[in-house]
Amino acid sequence: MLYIMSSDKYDTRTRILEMTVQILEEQGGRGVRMGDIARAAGISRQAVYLHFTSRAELLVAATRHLDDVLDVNQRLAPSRAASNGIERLELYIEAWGSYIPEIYGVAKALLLAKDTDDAAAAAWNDRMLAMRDGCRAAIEALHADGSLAPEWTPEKATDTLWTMLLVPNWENLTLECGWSTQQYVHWMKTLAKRAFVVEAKLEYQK
Amino acid sequence: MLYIMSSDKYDTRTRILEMTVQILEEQGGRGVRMGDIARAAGISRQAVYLHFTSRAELLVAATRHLDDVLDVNQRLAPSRAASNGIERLELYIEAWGSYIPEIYGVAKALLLAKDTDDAAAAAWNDRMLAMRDGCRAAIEALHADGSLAPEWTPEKATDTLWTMLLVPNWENLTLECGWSTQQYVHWMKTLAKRAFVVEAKLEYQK
DNA sequence: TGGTTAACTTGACACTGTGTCAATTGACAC
DNA sequence: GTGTCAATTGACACAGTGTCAAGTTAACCA
Repeated sequence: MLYIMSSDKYDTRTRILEMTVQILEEQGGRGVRMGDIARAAGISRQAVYLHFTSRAELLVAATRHLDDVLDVNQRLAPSRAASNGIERLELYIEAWGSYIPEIYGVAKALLLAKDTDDAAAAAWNDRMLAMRDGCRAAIEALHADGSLAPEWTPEKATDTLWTMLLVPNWENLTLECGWSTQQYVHWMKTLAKRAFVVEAKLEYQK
Repeated sequence: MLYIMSSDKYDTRTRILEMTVQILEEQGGRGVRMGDIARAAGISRQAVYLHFTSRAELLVAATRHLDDVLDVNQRLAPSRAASNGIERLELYIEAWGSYIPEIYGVAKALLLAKDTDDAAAAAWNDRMLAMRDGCRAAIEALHADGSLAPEWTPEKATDTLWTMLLVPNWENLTLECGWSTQQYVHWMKTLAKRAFVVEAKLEYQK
Protein backbone atom coordinates (compact mmCIF):
# COMPACT_ATOMS: atom_id res chain seq x y z
CA MET A 1 0.00 0.00 0.00
CA LEU A 2 2.61 2.43 1.06
CA TYR A 3 4.80 1.69 -1.90
CA ILE A 4 1.86 2.12 -4.24
CA MET A 5 1.17 5.55 -2.84
CA SER A 6 4.75 6.70 -2.98
CA SER A 7 5.23 5.51 -6.55
CA ASP A 8 1.83 6.72 -7.74
CA LYS A 9 2.46 9.46 -10.27
CA TYR A 10 -0.58 11.36 -9.13
CA ASP A 11 0.11 11.30 -5.45
CA THR A 12 -0.41 14.71 -3.87
CA ARG A 13 3.21 15.38 -3.02
CA THR A 14 4.25 14.81 -6.61
CA ARG A 15 1.40 16.94 -7.88
CA ILE A 16 2.54 19.80 -5.63
CA LEU A 17 6.09 19.48 -6.94
CA GLU A 18 4.97 19.40 -10.55
CA MET A 19 2.73 22.43 -10.15
CA THR A 20 5.48 24.27 -8.29
CA VAL A 21 7.89 23.70 -11.16
CA GLN A 22 5.29 24.66 -13.74
CA ILE A 23 4.20 27.87 -12.05
CA LEU A 24 7.73 28.98 -11.27
CA GLU A 25 8.62 28.40 -14.91
CA GLU A 26 5.64 30.48 -16.04
CA GLN A 27 6.38 33.31 -13.64
CA GLY A 28 10.14 33.33 -14.04
CA GLY A 29 10.54 32.39 -10.38
CA ARG A 30 8.98 35.60 -9.11
CA GLY A 31 5.92 36.30 -7.01
CA VAL A 32 4.80 32.72 -6.52
CA ARG A 33 3.12 32.26 -3.12
CA MET A 34 2.28 29.12 -1.20
CA GLY A 35 -1.40 29.81 -1.85
CA ASP A 36 -0.84 29.99 -5.61
CA ILE A 37 0.84 26.62 -5.62
CA ALA A 38 -1.93 25.11 -3.49
CA ARG A 39 -4.64 26.47 -5.78
CA ALA A 40 -2.85 25.15 -8.86
CA ALA A 41 -2.54 21.71 -7.24
CA GLY A 42 -6.22 21.82 -6.33
CA ILE A 43 -5.68 21.63 -2.57
CA SER A 44 -5.78 24.01 0.38
CA ARG A 45 -2.79 26.12 1.37
CA GLN A 46 -2.44 24.20 4.60
CA ALA A 47 -2.27 20.89 2.81
CA VAL A 48 0.96 22.04 1.24
CA TYR A 49 2.39 22.40 4.74
CA LEU A 50 1.43 18.78 5.45
CA HIS A 51 4.00 17.77 2.80
CA PHE A 52 6.63 20.48 3.10
CA THR A 53 7.44 22.29 6.32
CA SER A 54 8.37 25.57 4.63
CA ARG A 55 8.53 27.35 1.32
CA ALA A 56 12.28 26.85 1.24
CA GLU A 57 11.94 23.11 1.70
CA LEU A 58 9.39 22.99 -1.11
CA LEU A 59 11.71 24.91 -3.44
CA VAL A 60 14.59 22.59 -2.64
CA ALA A 61 12.42 19.52 -3.22
CA ALA A 62 11.16 21.01 -6.49
CA THR A 63 14.75 21.47 -7.64
CA ARG A 64 15.60 17.87 -6.84
CA HIS A 65 12.44 16.67 -8.54
CA LEU A 66 13.34 18.64 -11.66
CA ASP A 67 16.84 17.20 -11.66
CA ASP A 68 15.42 13.68 -11.61
CA VAL A 69 13.18 14.51 -14.55
CA LEU A 70 15.93 16.22 -16.54
CA ASP A 71 18.59 13.61 -15.75
CA VAL A 72 21.60 15.85 -15.18
CA ASN A 73 24.06 13.00 -14.97
CA GLN A 74 23.27 11.78 -18.44
CA ARG A 75 23.60 15.27 -19.84
CA LEU A 76 27.11 15.55 -18.47
CA ALA A 77 28.22 12.16 -19.82
CA PRO A 78 29.46 13.50 -23.19
CA SER A 79 31.64 16.05 -21.41
CA ARG A 80 33.16 13.37 -19.18
CA ALA A 81 33.86 11.20 -22.21
CA ALA A 82 35.76 13.92 -24.08
CA SER A 83 39.12 12.92 -25.47
CA ASN A 84 40.91 16.18 -24.64
CA GLY A 85 40.65 19.26 -22.45
CA ILE A 86 39.33 21.65 -25.06
CA GLU A 87 36.58 19.28 -26.06
CA ARG A 88 35.72 18.68 -22.44
CA LEU A 89 35.45 22.40 -21.81
CA GLU A 90 33.23 22.90 -24.83
CA LEU A 91 30.94 20.00 -24.05
CA TYR A 92 30.58 21.10 -20.46
CA ILE A 93 29.54 24.58 -21.50
CA GLU A 94 27.11 23.07 -23.99
CA ALA A 95 25.50 20.80 -21.39
CA TRP A 96 25.25 23.54 -18.82
CA GLY A 97 24.02 26.12 -21.32
CA SER A 98 21.14 23.94 -22.45
CA TYR A 99 20.35 22.98 -18.85
CA ILE A 100 19.99 26.50 -17.40
CA PRO A 101 16.91 27.56 -19.41
CA GLU A 102 15.08 24.47 -18.24
CA ILE A 103 15.73 25.05 -14.56
CA TYR A 104 15.63 28.83 -14.65
CA GLY A 105 12.25 29.36 -12.99
CA VAL A 106 13.00 27.16 -10.01
CA ALA A 107 16.61 28.34 -9.84
CA LYS A 108 15.53 31.98 -9.75
CA ALA A 109 13.06 31.33 -6.92
CA LEU A 110 15.75 29.58 -4.92
CA LEU A 111 18.18 32.37 -5.71
CA LEU A 112 15.70 34.92 -4.35
CA ALA A 113 14.89 32.86 -1.25
CA LYS A 114 18.61 32.43 -0.59
CA ASP A 115 18.90 35.98 0.66
CA THR A 116 16.44 35.57 3.50
CA ASP A 117 16.45 31.84 4.13
CA ASP A 118 19.40 29.80 5.32
CA ALA A 119 18.00 26.47 4.13
CA ALA A 120 17.55 27.84 0.63
CA ALA A 121 21.04 29.32 0.73
CA ALA A 122 22.56 25.99 1.78
CA ALA A 123 20.71 24.10 -0.95
CA TRP A 124 21.74 26.59 -3.60
CA ASN A 125 25.38 26.66 -2.52
CA ASP A 126 25.42 22.89 -2.60
CA ARG A 127 24.28 22.81 -6.19
CA MET A 128 26.65 25.53 -7.24
CA LEU A 129 29.59 23.72 -5.66
CA ALA A 130 28.62 20.63 -7.62
CA MET A 131 28.67 22.76 -10.75
CA ARG A 132 32.10 24.04 -9.70
CA ASP A 133 33.39 20.45 -9.70
CA GLY A 134 32.56 20.24 -13.37
CA CYS A 135 34.45 23.47 -13.99
CA ARG A 136 37.46 22.20 -12.06
CA ALA A 137 37.43 18.94 -14.03
CA ALA A 138 37.37 20.84 -17.33
CA ILE A 139 40.19 23.16 -16.28
CA GLU A 140 42.24 20.24 -15.00
CA ALA A 141 41.74 18.39 -18.25
CA LEU A 142 43.09 21.45 -20.05
CA HIS A 143 45.99 21.60 -17.62
CA ALA A 144 46.82 17.93 -18.10
CA ASP A 145 46.93 18.48 -21.88
CA GLY A 146 49.26 21.43 -21.49
CA SER A 147 46.46 23.56 -22.98
CA LEU A 148 45.88 25.90 -20.03
CA ALA A 149 47.28 29.34 -20.79
CA PRO A 150 50.35 30.00 -18.64
CA GLU A 151 48.91 33.13 -17.01
CA TRP A 152 46.45 31.00 -15.04
CA THR A 153 46.79 28.68 -12.11
CA PRO A 154 44.22 25.86 -12.29
CA GLU A 155 42.75 27.22 -9.07
CA LYS A 156 42.16 30.75 -10.36
CA ALA A 157 40.97 29.49 -13.73
CA THR A 158 38.43 27.25 -11.99
CA ASP A 159 37.10 30.14 -9.88
CA THR A 160 36.81 32.28 -12.99
CA LEU A 161 35.12 29.71 -15.23
CA TRP A 162 32.73 28.84 -12.41
CA THR A 163 31.80 32.48 -11.93
CA MET A 164 31.33 33.05 -15.67
CA LEU A 165 28.82 30.21 -15.83
CA LEU A 166 26.69 31.33 -12.89
CA VAL A 167 22.97 31.78 -13.49
CA PRO A 168 22.88 35.60 -13.14
CA ASN A 169 25.23 35.87 -16.12
CA TRP A 170 22.99 33.68 -18.24
CA GLU A 171 20.10 35.82 -17.04
CA ASN A 172 21.80 39.03 -18.07
CA LEU A 173 22.90 37.81 -21.48
CA THR A 174 19.57 36.29 -22.43
CA LEU A 175 16.94 38.42 -20.67
CA GLU A 176 18.76 41.78 -20.80
CA CYS A 177 20.92 41.46 -23.92
CA GLY A 178 18.40 39.33 -25.80
CA TRP A 179 20.73 36.47 -26.66
CA SER A 180 19.28 33.11 -27.63
CA THR A 181 20.40 29.93 -25.89
CA GLN A 182 22.43 29.05 -28.99
CA GLN A 183 24.16 32.41 -28.88
CA TYR A 184 24.85 32.01 -25.18
CA VAL A 185 26.50 28.64 -25.74
CA HIS A 186 28.45 29.86 -28.76
CA TRP A 187 29.85 32.99 -27.14
CA MET A 188 30.57 31.40 -23.80
CA LYS A 189 32.61 28.78 -25.60
CA THR A 190 34.42 31.51 -27.49
CA LEU A 191 35.06 33.39 -24.28
CA ALA A 192 36.24 30.33 -22.36
CA LYS A 193 38.53 29.09 -25.12
CA ARG A 194 40.10 32.49 -25.69
CA ALA A 195 40.45 33.02 -21.95
CA PHE A 196 41.87 29.70 -20.85
CA VAL A 197 43.36 27.85 -23.82
CA VAL A 198 46.97 28.57 -24.76
CA GLU A 199 47.21 30.05 -28.27
CA ALA A 200 49.16 27.18 -29.86
CA LYS A 201 46.52 24.62 -28.97
CA LEU A 202 43.72 26.86 -30.09
CA GLU A 203 45.31 27.22 -33.54
CA TYR A 204 45.71 23.48 -33.76
CA GLN A 205 42.00 23.05 -33.01
CA LYS A 206 40.85 25.39 -35.76
CA MET B 1 17.07 80.06 4.36
CA LEU B 2 16.20 77.24 2.09
CA TYR B 3 19.64 77.12 0.55
CA ILE B 4 21.25 77.12 3.98
CA MET B 5 19.18 74.10 4.99
CA SER B 6 19.88 72.16 1.84
CA SER B 7 23.62 72.79 2.01
CA ASP B 8 23.87 72.17 5.74
CA LYS B 9 25.93 69.03 6.24
CA TYR B 10 23.95 68.03 9.28
CA ASP B 11 20.49 68.49 7.92
CA THR B 12 18.24 65.51 8.70
CA ARG B 13 17.90 64.28 5.15
CA THR B 14 21.66 64.08 4.75
CA ARG B 15 22.03 62.38 8.11
CA ILE B 16 19.52 59.73 7.04
CA LEU B 17 21.42 59.15 3.82
CA GLU B 18 24.75 58.91 5.60
CA MET B 19 23.45 56.46 8.19
CA THR B 20 21.76 54.42 5.47
CA VAL B 21 25.04 54.07 3.60
CA GLN B 22 26.94 53.26 6.79
CA ILE B 23 24.53 50.59 8.03
CA LEU B 24 24.13 48.96 4.64
CA GLU B 25 27.91 48.81 4.41
CA GLU B 26 28.14 47.19 7.84
CA GLN B 27 25.41 44.66 7.12
CA GLY B 28 26.43 43.86 3.57
CA GLY B 29 23.11 45.24 2.34
CA ARG B 30 21.01 42.60 4.08
CA GLY B 31 18.36 42.83 6.76
CA VAL B 32 18.36 46.59 7.17
CA ARG B 33 14.89 47.87 8.08
CA MET B 34 13.47 51.37 7.98
CA GLY B 35 13.39 51.34 11.78
CA ASP B 36 17.08 50.48 11.99
CA ILE B 37 17.97 53.43 9.81
CA ALA B 38 15.73 55.76 11.83
CA ARG B 39 17.25 54.64 15.12
CA ALA B 40 20.77 55.11 13.76
CA ALA B 41 19.89 58.61 12.59
CA GLY B 42 18.37 59.40 15.98
CA ILE B 43 14.85 60.03 14.70
CA SER B 44 11.54 58.17 14.60
CA ARG B 45 10.70 55.69 11.87
CA GLN B 46 7.96 57.96 10.62
CA ALA B 47 10.35 60.87 10.24
CA VAL B 48 12.20 58.88 7.60
CA TYR B 49 8.97 58.77 5.61
CA LEU B 50 8.77 62.57 5.79
CA HIS B 51 11.93 62.65 3.65
CA PHE B 52 11.59 59.55 1.50
CA THR B 53 8.26 58.13 0.40
CA SER B 54 9.47 54.51 0.36
CA ARG B 55 12.38 52.25 1.14
CA ALA B 56 13.18 51.99 -2.56
CA GLU B 57 13.34 55.77 -2.92
CA LEU B 58 15.67 55.96 0.07
CA LEU B 59 17.96 53.31 -1.40
CA VAL B 60 18.10 55.11 -4.72
CA ALA B 61 18.85 58.42 -3.00
CA ALA B 62 21.56 56.74 -0.91
CA THR B 63 23.18 55.42 -4.08
CA ARG B 64 23.19 58.85 -5.64
CA HIS B 65 24.54 60.39 -2.45
CA LEU B 66 27.35 57.84 -2.37
CA ASP B 67 28.22 58.55 -5.99
CA ASP B 68 28.56 62.24 -5.19
CA VAL B 69 30.88 61.44 -2.30
CA LEU B 70 32.97 58.96 -4.27
CA ASP B 71 33.13 61.11 -7.41
CA VAL B 72 32.67 58.44 -10.05
CA ASN B 73 33.41 60.77 -12.91
CA GLN B 74 36.86 61.59 -11.64
CA ARG B 75 37.64 57.92 -11.12
CA LEU B 76 36.85 57.20 -14.74
CA ALA B 77 38.97 60.08 -16.08
CA PRO B 78 42.20 58.01 -16.40
CA SER B 79 40.38 55.40 -18.46
CA ARG B 80 38.99 58.04 -20.79
CA ALA B 81 42.44 59.56 -21.19
CA ALA B 82 44.06 56.27 -22.21
CA SER B 83 46.19 56.39 -25.36
CA ASN B 84 45.08 53.03 -26.74
CA GLY B 85 42.33 50.43 -26.45
CA ILE B 86 44.19 47.95 -24.27
CA GLU B 87 45.14 50.63 -21.78
CA ARG B 88 41.60 51.92 -21.78
CA LEU B 89 40.25 48.45 -21.06
CA GLU B 90 42.70 47.93 -18.21
CA LEU B 91 42.09 51.29 -16.62
CA TYR B 92 38.34 50.84 -16.83
CA ILE B 93 38.53 47.49 -15.06
CA GLU B 94 40.80 49.04 -12.45
CA ALA B 95 38.44 51.94 -11.78
CA TRP B 96 35.39 49.71 -11.61
CA GLY B 97 37.12 47.07 -9.51
CA SER B 98 38.13 49.55 -6.86
CA TYR B 99 34.69 51.18 -6.98
CA ILE B 100 32.58 48.07 -6.35
CA PRO B 101 33.80 47.30 -2.82
CA GLU B 102 32.92 50.85 -1.77
CA ILE B 103 29.38 50.71 -3.05
CA TYR B 104 28.76 47.05 -2.35
CA GLY B 105 26.48 47.43 0.69
CA VAL B 106 24.13 49.88 -0.98
CA ALA B 107 24.34 48.06 -4.31
CA LYS B 108 23.40 44.77 -2.71
CA ALA B 109 20.39 46.29 -0.97
CA LEU B 110 19.22 47.78 -4.27
CA LEU B 111 19.87 44.47 -6.01
CA LEU B 112 17.67 42.69 -3.47
CA ALA B 113 14.91 45.32 -3.61
CA LYS B 114 14.97 45.12 -7.42
CA ASP B 115 13.16 41.80 -7.38
CA THR B 116 10.07 43.09 -5.61
CA ASP B 117 10.15 46.81 -6.36
CA ASP B 118 9.87 48.39 -9.77
CA ALA B 119 11.39 51.70 -8.72
CA ALA B 120 14.46 49.95 -7.38
CA ALA B 121 14.68 47.86 -10.53
CA ALA B 122 14.52 50.95 -12.73
CA ALA B 123 17.20 52.74 -10.71
CA TRP B 124 19.51 49.75 -10.78
CA ASN B 125 19.05 49.14 -14.51
CA ASP B 126 19.81 52.78 -15.13
CA ARG B 127 23.14 52.52 -13.34
CA MET B 128 24.06 49.29 -14.99
CA LEU B 129 23.34 50.72 -18.43
CA ALA B 130 25.66 53.61 -17.58
CA MET B 131 28.30 51.06 -16.67
CA ARG B 132 27.64 49.34 -19.99
CA ASP B 133 28.53 52.57 -21.80
CA GLY B 134 31.99 52.38 -20.29
CA CYS B 135 32.30 48.80 -21.50
CA ARG B 136 31.20 49.75 -24.99
CA ALA B 137 33.69 52.63 -25.07
CA ALA B 138 36.53 50.30 -24.05
CA ILE B 139 35.57 47.68 -26.64
CA GLU B 140 35.22 50.31 -29.32
CA ALA B 141 38.62 51.72 -28.48
CA LEU B 142 40.04 48.21 -28.95
CA HIS B 143 38.16 47.89 -32.21
CA ALA B 144 39.44 51.23 -33.49
CA ASP B 145 43.02 50.09 -32.76
CA GLY B 146 42.48 46.83 -34.62
CA SER B 147 43.05 45.08 -31.28
CA LEU B 148 39.68 43.38 -30.97
CA ALA B 149 39.99 39.67 -31.61
CA PRO B 150 38.31 38.79 -34.93
CA GLU B 151 35.91 36.26 -33.37
CA TRP B 152 33.96 39.09 -31.74
CA THR B 153 31.62 41.72 -33.00
CA PRO B 154 31.88 44.92 -30.91
CA GLU B 155 28.26 44.37 -29.91
CA LYS B 156 28.76 40.84 -28.53
CA ALA B 157 32.05 41.79 -26.91
CA THR B 158 30.34 44.69 -25.15
CA ASP B 159 27.55 42.47 -23.84
CA THR B 160 30.10 39.97 -22.60
CA LEU B 161 32.45 42.43 -20.92
CA TRP B 162 29.48 44.16 -19.32
CA THR B 163 28.18 40.88 -17.94
CA MET B 164 31.61 39.84 -16.65
CA LEU B 165 31.88 43.03 -14.64
CA LEU B 166 28.44 42.79 -12.99
CA VAL B 167 28.31 42.97 -9.20
CA PRO B 168 27.23 39.32 -8.59
CA ASN B 169 30.47 38.17 -10.22
CA TRP B 170 32.55 40.39 -7.97
CA GLU B 171 30.49 39.04 -5.08
CA ASN B 172 31.18 35.44 -6.02
CA LEU B 173 34.90 35.90 -6.59
CA THR B 174 35.53 37.85 -3.41
CA LEU B 175 32.98 36.54 -0.90
CA GLU B 176 32.78 32.92 -2.11
CA CYS B 177 36.22 32.33 -3.61
CA GLY B 178 38.02 34.59 -1.13
CA TRP B 179 39.79 36.79 -3.66
CA SER B 180 41.11 40.19 -2.58
CA THR B 181 40.20 43.33 -4.50
CA GLN B 182 43.72 43.32 -5.99
CA GLN B 183 43.29 39.76 -7.16
CA TYR B 184 39.90 40.59 -8.63
CA VAL B 185 41.34 43.47 -10.63
CA HIS B 186 44.38 41.45 -11.71
CA TRP B 187 42.47 38.40 -12.92
CA MET B 188 39.65 40.32 -14.55
CA LYS B 189 42.24 42.22 -16.55
CA THR B 190 43.87 38.93 -17.50
CA LEU B 191 40.52 37.48 -18.47
CA ALA B 192 39.44 40.53 -20.48
CA LYS B 193 42.73 40.88 -22.33
CA ARG B 194 42.91 37.20 -23.20
CA ALA B 195 39.25 37.18 -24.21
CA PHE B 196 39.07 40.31 -26.33
CA VAL B 197 42.53 41.38 -27.46
CA VAL B 198 43.94 39.87 -30.64
CA GLU B 199 47.09 37.84 -29.93
CA ALA B 200 49.50 40.01 -31.96
CA LYS B 201 48.63 43.15 -29.99
CA LEU B 202 48.84 41.34 -26.70
CA GLU B 203 52.38 40.18 -27.48
CA TYR B 204 53.36 43.69 -28.45
CA GLN B 205 52.10 44.94 -25.10
CA LYS B 206 54.15 42.51 -23.03
C1' DT C 1 4.03 88.32 23.89
C1' DG C 2 1.35 85.43 21.30
C1' DG C 3 0.54 83.19 16.77
C1' DT C 4 2.08 80.62 12.80
C1' DT C 5 4.68 77.17 10.65
C1' DA C 6 7.59 73.22 9.77
C1' DA C 7 9.92 69.31 11.54
C1' DC C 8 9.31 65.69 14.30
C1' DT C 9 7.00 62.32 17.68
C1' DT C 10 3.64 58.92 19.23
C1' DG C 11 0.65 55.34 18.71
C1' DA C 12 -2.65 52.98 16.14
C1' DC C 13 -3.71 50.58 12.10
C1' DA C 14 -4.12 48.32 7.22
C1' DC C 15 -1.90 45.10 4.32
C1' DT C 16 0.81 41.08 2.65
C1' DG C 17 2.73 36.71 3.09
C1' DT C 18 4.57 32.89 6.04
C1' DG C 19 3.88 29.59 9.25
C1' DT C 20 0.99 27.45 13.30
C1' DC C 21 -2.93 25.47 15.64
C1' DA C 22 -7.27 23.15 16.59
C1' DA C 23 -11.51 21.35 15.32
C1' DT C 24 -13.81 18.95 11.66
C1' DT C 25 -14.90 16.00 7.48
C1' DG C 26 -14.76 12.01 4.45
C1' DA C 27 -12.93 7.75 2.94
C1' DC C 28 -11.10 3.49 3.44
C1' DA C 29 -9.50 -0.58 6.25
C1' DC C 30 -10.13 -4.01 9.59
C1' DG D 1 -18.44 0.57 14.21
C1' DT D 2 -13.85 2.24 15.14
C1' DG D 3 -9.46 3.95 14.04
C1' DT D 4 -6.61 6.30 11.01
C1' DC D 5 -5.04 9.25 7.48
C1' DA D 6 -5.37 13.06 4.17
C1' DA D 7 -7.26 17.04 3.73
C1' DT D 8 -10.31 21.17 4.94
C1' DT D 9 -11.69 25.41 7.39
C1' DG D 10 -10.92 29.33 9.84
C1' DA D 11 -8.50 31.77 13.24
C1' DC D 12 -4.26 33.59 14.62
C1' DA D 13 0.81 35.16 15.57
C1' DC D 14 4.50 37.54 13.44
C1' DA D 15 7.42 40.66 10.66
C1' DG D 16 8.00 44.59 7.94
C1' DT D 17 6.18 48.37 5.01
C1' DG D 18 3.54 52.14 4.55
C1' DT D 19 -0.47 55.38 6.21
C1' DC D 20 -2.98 58.36 9.23
C1' DA D 21 -4.23 61.59 12.85
C1' DA D 22 -3.23 64.08 16.87
C1' DG D 23 0.09 66.19 19.58
C1' DT D 24 4.81 68.32 20.72
C1' DT D 25 8.72 71.50 20.11
C1' DA D 26 11.24 75.28 18.64
C1' DA D 27 12.24 78.88 15.72
C1' DC D 28 10.81 82.77 13.51
C1' DC D 29 7.79 86.92 13.12
C1' DA D 30 4.71 90.56 13.98
